[in-house]
Amino acid sequence: MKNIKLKLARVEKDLSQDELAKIVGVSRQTIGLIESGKYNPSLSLCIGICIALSRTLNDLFWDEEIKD
Amino acid sequence: MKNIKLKLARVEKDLSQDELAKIVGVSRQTIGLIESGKYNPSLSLCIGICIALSRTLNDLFWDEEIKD
DNA sequence: ACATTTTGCAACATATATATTACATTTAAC
DNA sequence: GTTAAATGTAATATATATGTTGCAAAATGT
Repeated sequence: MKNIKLKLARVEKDLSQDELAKIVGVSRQTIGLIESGKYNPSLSLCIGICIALSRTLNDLFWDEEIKD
Repeated sequence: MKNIKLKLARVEKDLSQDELAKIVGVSRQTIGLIESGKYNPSLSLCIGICIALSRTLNDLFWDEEIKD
């Protein structure tokens, strides 16, 4: 499933996928694939993205619907 | 760094590493290595662990100290 | 309309999470 | 103190996240 919360947080900060990727230290494709839900990123990468976007893990990667 | 919050949540539920691993669908070693901080787990595995232990990502994997 | 930036997508290479098996060590029960 | 369960650790194998390059498509600005 696409991660729309991540994309929203990114554009709210006025960052392109490439800019966010450089801040976090990964490739542009990796950011794109995470946003489109085709990658299962590592925890450390998720945390890096959260810090770059001033959000928490729950903000960007926790879906209340799924929590049983 | 060791993930002490994960270990605490697990023992609070009275689960061994092996039992949690079976619930989540990974090997016992994987749980042990995550607890001892030697693995960088995938997001989906983190979410599976959270659901199994009735916690959120922030509860188990977000360190307030690190958030800049 | 054109130019530029942004994003999507594909093929291949590499790094690393995870599985499996086995054994050692610690912990808990008796 | 012995036994069994729980955990640590190591070697090798596999799956997959991620990098790199390149090109196409879409979006944005002028």
